[in-house]
Amino acid sequence: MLHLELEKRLHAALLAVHPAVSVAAVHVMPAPDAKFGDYQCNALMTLARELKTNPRQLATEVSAKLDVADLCEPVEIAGPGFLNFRLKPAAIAAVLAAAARGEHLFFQPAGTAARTYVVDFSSPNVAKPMHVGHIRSTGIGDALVKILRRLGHRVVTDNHLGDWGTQFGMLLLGWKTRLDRAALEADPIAELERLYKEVNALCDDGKPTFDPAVRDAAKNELVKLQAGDAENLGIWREMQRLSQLQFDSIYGRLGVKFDHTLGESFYNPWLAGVVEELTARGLARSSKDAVAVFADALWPEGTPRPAPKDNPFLVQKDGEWVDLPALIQKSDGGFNYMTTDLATIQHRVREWNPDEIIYVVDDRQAPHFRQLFAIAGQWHPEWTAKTKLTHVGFGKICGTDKKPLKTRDGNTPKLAALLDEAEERALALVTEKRADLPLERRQEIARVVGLGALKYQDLLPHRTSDYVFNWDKMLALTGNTAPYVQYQFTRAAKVARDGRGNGQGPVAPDQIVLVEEQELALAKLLLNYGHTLERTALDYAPNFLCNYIYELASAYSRFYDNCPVLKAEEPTRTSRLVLCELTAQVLQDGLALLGIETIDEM
RNA sequence: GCACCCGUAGCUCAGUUGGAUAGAGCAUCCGCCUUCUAAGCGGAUGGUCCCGCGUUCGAAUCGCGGCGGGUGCGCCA
Repeated sequence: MLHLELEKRLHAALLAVHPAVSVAAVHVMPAPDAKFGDYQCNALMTLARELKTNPRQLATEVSAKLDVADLCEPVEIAGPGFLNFRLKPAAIAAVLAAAARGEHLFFQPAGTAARTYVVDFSSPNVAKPMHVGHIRSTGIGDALVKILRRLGHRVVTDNHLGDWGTQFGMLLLGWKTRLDRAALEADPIAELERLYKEVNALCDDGKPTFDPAVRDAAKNELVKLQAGDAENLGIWREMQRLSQLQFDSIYGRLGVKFDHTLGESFYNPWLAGVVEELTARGLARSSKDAVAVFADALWPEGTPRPAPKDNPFLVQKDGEWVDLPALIQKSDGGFNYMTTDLATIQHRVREWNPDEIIYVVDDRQAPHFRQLFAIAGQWHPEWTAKTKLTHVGFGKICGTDKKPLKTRDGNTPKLAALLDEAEERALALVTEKRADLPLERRQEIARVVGLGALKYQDLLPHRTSDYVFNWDKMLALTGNTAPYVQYQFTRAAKVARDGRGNGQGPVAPDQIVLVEEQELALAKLLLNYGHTLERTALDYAPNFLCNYIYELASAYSRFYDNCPVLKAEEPTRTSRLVLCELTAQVLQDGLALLGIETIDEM
């Protein structure tokens, strides 16, 4: 929190020395090591190079103009030109007291700088089970949404369901010719999946089971659906209804909500218009009976165009750069996901006029998004001038063999089964540790801990890296895990609860006395909650928040071990009690932003 | 073949516009419960940041060239 105030004052001092300089890149951030102080600025060294001046001299001039005496010890110039800031305990105490009065929780809302975001995440397919992969898009997307909202931004969430396309030809054919009503009754999604797999095996010309008659029949069903055939539309709607039940159940368990669920089918009315417009503007043209966008149409001769290696519409084959066009209409007249995605951007811009649209989608689709964003930018430059388009990609979940996670029988694990197993395993652990609690209580703890562990494991590695799925590790009570952090929360919350009720009024700054190393370390970490949220949002990387929460939890644990709270004399008792209360609040808030619940007893 | 992502301790992973002596957890070893939950805490061991060259006050981070792994590359999304 104080880093923003220090940064503001540093900017003023810098401008006093060099009025023309740009201060945008000059940041004050937490120091990497306590021996360098609490905050540092290393931007003056970079700036000195641009100004062609001596970095230490610049630092000296700036620090002479810098007035931070109310917050810090005299600023220290270290090494080649670092500025090191050491907070005065009284300044820390004042921020803590304000937080204890409920004035803030160590972050500063965006206020007038608030932006509008559309976040597109989760996006499961109708008629298919949600599987382990969906936890990434859903968890990362939901965390980013919650963090952006906490920082005061406006966020529109939209679940872009896969509810249209080729697979429905096969599903309709399967429904009509081989549906098992009893199986559908028992487990609709499993039955739909079975139908799809069976028919798909007959339609795949690469498989020995290939039957061209079935393929044509499936295609015929698709054409009828797209033409508005009443029977097919009815079946399609029933499939949607059954799928939505599954989605509602899983999102309910995960605590995820959407403002809108506009699936691909929503955009059907605009697809033909998209192709017409792009063709009319010369951005798209016919090719092999299809309609596609080519590099030369997007960036005509004489206009600035990307180098071949940076051009998403070119690929090198046999030493030659050849076209890799983006298809927007198939040779059979149908449209595909590129067309839909373009219509979706159009709709979102018109409806919400956002500053940014974020797509939380598997990294493997990165080339698609590069093409999509390039087309959107050339189609309507005014859109991309206002609206930033961002693909937030992520890596895959692996088994211990480093290959994509599979069940014992070689299938992709289903999300619902994974959630069940997380709760079951957590229940076994809780029962082992807390046999004294009634079953119902243990089940509730197991739900919170199990789902928390699963989500936390998924958010802890940087989103772009693949990670190894490991039940034992995620549920471990030591190390950087949800159960550990949740446990530290219960300790902090318990002390805070037990310590209340002495008729304390609002806490005044001079009531907070920070002396012990563990008290100061904990307090300083609390101050950095806001900085962490800002960094997390900036990089779309929830793991920053995970690591902060873990640091805070372990700092609390050290404090708890060394600093008795309830038995301490005043003013130590109140000071420590405030630390417990605020730590509990930040841990709870931070975990909530990650979509993870807390519980009062474990 | 080309593009993108990745390569950090035995294992799993962090590492803030390039920033100070590269960190954590697990595992291994040694300690700490008459004290608010020991589901905890402290300490020790452990490194060619894949290799080489370059840029600079400073490189795990940026550039170039290799090596190794993953992913993608015209009518699926």
